[in-house]
Amino acid sequence: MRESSVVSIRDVASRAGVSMGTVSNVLNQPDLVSSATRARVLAAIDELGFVPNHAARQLRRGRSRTLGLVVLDVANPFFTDLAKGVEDTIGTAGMALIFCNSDGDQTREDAYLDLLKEQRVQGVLITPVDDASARLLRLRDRGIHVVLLDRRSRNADLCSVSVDDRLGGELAVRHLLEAGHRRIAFVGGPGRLEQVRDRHAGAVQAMTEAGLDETSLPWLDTPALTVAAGRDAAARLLGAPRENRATAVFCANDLLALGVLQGLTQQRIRVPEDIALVGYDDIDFAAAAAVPLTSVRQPRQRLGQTAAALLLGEVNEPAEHRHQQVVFEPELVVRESSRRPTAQPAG
Amino acid sequence: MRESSVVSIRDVASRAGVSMGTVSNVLNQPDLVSSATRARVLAAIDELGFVPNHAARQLRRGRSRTLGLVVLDVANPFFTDLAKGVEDTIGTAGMALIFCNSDGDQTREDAYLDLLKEQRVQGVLITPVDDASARLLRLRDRGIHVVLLDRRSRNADLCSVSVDDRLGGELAVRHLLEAGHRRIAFVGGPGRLEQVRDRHAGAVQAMTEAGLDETSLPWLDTPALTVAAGRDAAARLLGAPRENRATAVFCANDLLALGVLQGLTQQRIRVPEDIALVGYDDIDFAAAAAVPLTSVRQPRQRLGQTAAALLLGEVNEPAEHRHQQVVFEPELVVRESSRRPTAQPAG
DNA sequence: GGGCATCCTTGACACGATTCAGTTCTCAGG
DNA sequence: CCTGAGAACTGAATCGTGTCAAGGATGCCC
Repeated sequence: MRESSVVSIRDVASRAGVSMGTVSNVLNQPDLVSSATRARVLAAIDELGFVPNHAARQLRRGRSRTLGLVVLDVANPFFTDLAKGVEDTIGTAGMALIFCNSDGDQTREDAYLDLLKEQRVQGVLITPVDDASARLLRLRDRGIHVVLLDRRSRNADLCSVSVDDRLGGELAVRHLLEAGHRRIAFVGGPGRLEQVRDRHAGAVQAMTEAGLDETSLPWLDTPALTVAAGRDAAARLLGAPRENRATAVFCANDLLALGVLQGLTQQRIRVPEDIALVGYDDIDFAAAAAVPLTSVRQPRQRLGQTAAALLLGEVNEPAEHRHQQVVFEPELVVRESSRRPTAQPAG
Repeated sequence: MRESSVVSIRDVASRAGVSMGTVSNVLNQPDLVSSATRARVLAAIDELGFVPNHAARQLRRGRSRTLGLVVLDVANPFFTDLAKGVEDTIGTAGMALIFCNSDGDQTREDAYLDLLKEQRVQGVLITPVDDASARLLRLRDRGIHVVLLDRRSRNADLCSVSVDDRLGGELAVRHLLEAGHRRIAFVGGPGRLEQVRDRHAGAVQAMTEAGLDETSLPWLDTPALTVAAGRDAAARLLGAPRENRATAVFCANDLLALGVLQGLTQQRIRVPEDIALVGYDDIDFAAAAAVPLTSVRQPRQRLGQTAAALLLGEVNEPAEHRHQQVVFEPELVVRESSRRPTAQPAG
């Protein structure tokens, strides 16, 4: 009984002895159809193995029941946790999700945005590679709603859900300062990522408050926020003459911090005795690291859920929707990697 | 100049002073159009900000340029690495990918497969929750090509790309046996996952070869392959009377192993001195763990690339395609977590 | 039995792109 | 000047579904 791949609403209609319109009603407005007819149609659908053609449906309706999610890095647990939050909220609302990974690459981001445009998705959740607000507003002009994810919108016209990255940077560095460190390396990049710039700005702020200037906070730039980039940064860190060397490192995310930790350990530098280490995101692996990692925690799943809820609201009732910029507060989680600091003369 | 959201091929045609057919040709068979006309049409497309409607195109063509990928757990780095391999291969072939996360849940898997059917994707890469071959063959009857991922097909009719999980289990346990362990706990589940059963079977095999029976390999069942489930398993492990306690633990994946490691450490059990630990997958975080984890390495990215290449072949030239079951070999990576074993009397 | 309201069902058109048979144009060759 | 071939373009039919005005059936009431 293997049905051919071309079972359309027409076949169902003729099998059930009704018109195509009635079949369509059974699918979309069952209340309009008598229960007897409905049962007959459903039986026919079952027997023929009919599956509605999404393309035709979408073409007719003019819109799809699909949303897009574009993240910076699928391999970063921060984003997969965030994606889970999104998926849960979207799924229960009966919408489908197209999950895209820009990998921090502008070209790929553009390609995926084009794909989403062609698919006529109703909305997009995105952590853009750089300040893409112009491009995103253009998406909106096409009727595609946009919510920024893990990125604060400067534009009051755009919903966004983010965590206060400046504050996060402040918390991290203030903690290291209190532990007596006076020379702290910032490891992060690329600089085009707003998260990186904001966390750095917060770090600078904390230094300034402590009466130190930026020369006490050297920035080790990385090409990506990955474990490999962290290992590399550790090597560069150790390349500096010992007397200039920072006694603590603040990393723009946990993957970098884990990489730095590996690099340091390999060179027999002890953490935290020789160099203290603070990461960012508090991914699950941070607590399980060789030296449990002090990190700045963000409400990952909640971030995703909130953003998805905002997007659903905007999609479903655009008229009543008021754009808002939700900002969560980060929280410092202190663990082994920054305890028992090296005592050092100030200045 | 904000274009309304309804720019169709018709608008482009009238702006460029040609027929709709010509615009279509510019998009799909540029060679059929004179270069002057082509330039005019492209200019019109640009000015109007026209983006082809994927739904209409697909409806007419009968097929989409889209593939689906269904994995067991996005939060597991093994699967995101695998996804990266898939994405690279698919992307360079100019196809789009819909990335789905079944989360080990049959219902969600079904929902996503329905979604992919409605989208009329050309093919699906899937790590099924259980033995879904019947359902998958039905997909194929609809003209949707299927390749199994990280799962060997028993059905010669289905392509699959996998790693020899039995062998992996053997390697892991044989290593522990050589180190002198005689009572080894297997932590893994749910049992419906073939990966879990195969790794267990390999473990049993190694025990048998060593003249031990299955009572020396107690199975601690877990509801999922996650860090949290691992922590929980550690608690149960320690609940057993000390004289019955296993001296080594083999986990069905690294997330579990990291969880077990956390649980043991919290109870002041030393790894590997008190209990040795071996994981599976060799995710990046395994090497960076509190105690660097011995693990069974799988060629993750290559797995994804190979599977994607097979699927592309099947999609593009179904006639010439011969189904094949590719099986990679796993490799044991020994690290701290299983070194310097507890010396124990055999038996 | 006629009038009327209610409830179901029908059938034709529309969505936007592709396809292909057919038309127009150009130009070389006789 | 005519013919034929080939290139370039046109226009209408088509894919599978949703929508909606209109039609049919049924039951109720006077």
